[in-house]
Amino acid sequence: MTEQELQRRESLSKLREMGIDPYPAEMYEVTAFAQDIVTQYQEEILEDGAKNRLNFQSVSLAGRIMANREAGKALFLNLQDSSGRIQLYLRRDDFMQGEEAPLFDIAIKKLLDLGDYVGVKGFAFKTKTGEVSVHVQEFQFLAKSLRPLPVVKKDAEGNIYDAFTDPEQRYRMRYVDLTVNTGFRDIFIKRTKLIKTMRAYLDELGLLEVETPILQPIHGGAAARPFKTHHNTLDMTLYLRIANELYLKRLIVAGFDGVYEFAKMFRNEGMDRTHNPEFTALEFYVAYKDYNWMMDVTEQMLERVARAIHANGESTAEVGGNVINFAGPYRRLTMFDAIQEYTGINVETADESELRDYCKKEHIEIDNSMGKAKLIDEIFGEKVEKHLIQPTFLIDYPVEMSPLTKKHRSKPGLVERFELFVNGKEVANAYSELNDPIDQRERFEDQLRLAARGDEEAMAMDEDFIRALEYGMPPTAGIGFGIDRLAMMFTGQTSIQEVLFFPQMRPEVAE
RNA sequence: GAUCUCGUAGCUCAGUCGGUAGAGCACUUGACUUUUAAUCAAGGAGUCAUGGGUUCGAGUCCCAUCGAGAUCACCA
Repeated sequence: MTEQELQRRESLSKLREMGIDPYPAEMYEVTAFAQDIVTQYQEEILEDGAKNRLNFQSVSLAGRIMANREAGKALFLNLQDSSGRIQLYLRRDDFMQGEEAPLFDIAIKKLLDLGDYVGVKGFAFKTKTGEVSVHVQEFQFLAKSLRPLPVVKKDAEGNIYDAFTDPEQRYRMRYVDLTVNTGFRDIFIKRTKLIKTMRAYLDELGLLEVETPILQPIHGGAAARPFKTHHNTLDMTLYLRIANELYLKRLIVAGFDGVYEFAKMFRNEGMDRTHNPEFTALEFYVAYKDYNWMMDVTEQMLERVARAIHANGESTAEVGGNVINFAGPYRRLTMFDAIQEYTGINVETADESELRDYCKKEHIEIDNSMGKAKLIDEIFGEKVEKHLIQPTFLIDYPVEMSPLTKKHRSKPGLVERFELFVNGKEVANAYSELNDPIDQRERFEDQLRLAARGDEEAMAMDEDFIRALEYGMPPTAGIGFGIDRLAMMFTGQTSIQEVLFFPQMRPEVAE
């Protein structure tokens, strides 16, 4: 233990010796928040020069002590609660009556540490330097802090000193990060607002919020490697879901007109600043609709989210120097037109060898197993994706890449699918859902052939899902959003770790 | 997975050419009854990420390992 930790444990036992409980069980009544007092406190100067205080004359607040300035027999503390900070003013005279005398000199002045949770009662006033403060009349320990917090200081110009900046420590000890770097709380508040706004919108559309299994015997619905686990009683292998799509569609089969789920997904793949092993997706499916309808809905929903998140109701967000406008309508561009626009290649007429030559010329990595569809996907990823800054629907994909998507109503070889790109990154994936059970079985069989050739991410056959489709699924539009990536866009963050409270980390070396 | 950078006091960081470890804040003691990055005086605090190697001598040079960040690859 460090010197400071030992000192704090010493303070703790001294408090107990004085009969003060450092961790009282009783609830503490809070009647005011720091920020409200600071912004709403008012006083008037009377004719005789006296001050007439107009509000907050009897308040009770609670929080953490974040600064301590002793001034002789007075004491100035900064108290931080969920709303912000306020200065506390304590005078020994207020605590000197009779047997309470030691409380001030010993318990408060000596045994109070930065980071302690306390409750105070008193009245608001303005110090002679003009700071709204609380003159404390009653003081109580609520929870002793045994470890020193990083002390971040700010001067009058707003310059920050000794900020707690080490990303490793910030992510490992988010409780410390959010205590001393309170500005980061706003990211998470906005993240929640994003989800609540989407939920409200979907509820208005009349969709039903549902929950589907996280532990799945067959990992379907996406192309990704799963986490594998084992159920002891059933003695069977289960997978943490990589997607919930096939379950949500079973519910459309069941007769719900629309269902949605905010779902944690788990993918056993690399980690970087846009990938965490577990992440959140919103998926929703609506019967009797198609992907054109879904594009309209997406525009409306994202515009509403943008306006809800920004205090001024703006529909724009700034990410990495780009100002992105989420007000619809968004550009709708076919994948083939997009490639034509950014590379000059006519994918429709080009054959596989032409595409191969282009990739070699442009140093795009390919291998011999790739067919035309895969080559198109590679070219798109290398040459087009990064240009799609403003929200853009990329539509009509080759059928080979989309085993769960309905064939295009008029374009042979394509499917009715779109992905939404914002700031050069994919944030949503949607399609007119494949509801022809015979076609679906053939698509799964194609996937099995890919798996046999060594494609680790090919989908497995899901006989029960086929059975569900055989009973009949109405024409349906479905979509999945990457909530973490959306949260990044709406909060201007470039790392997924900044929008997750507890990003995955390698194990810490024991203290 | 590859490459590069980083890891020194609770926090933020210095540490020269290899010569037994420094600052500010925080902490301890004292002074000060309207201070506010409070101030003033004195003091304490370190397995220099871990393990090896070179050397008379390693925070510093070399190797390995662990952790983090960035870039790339992979992955919707």
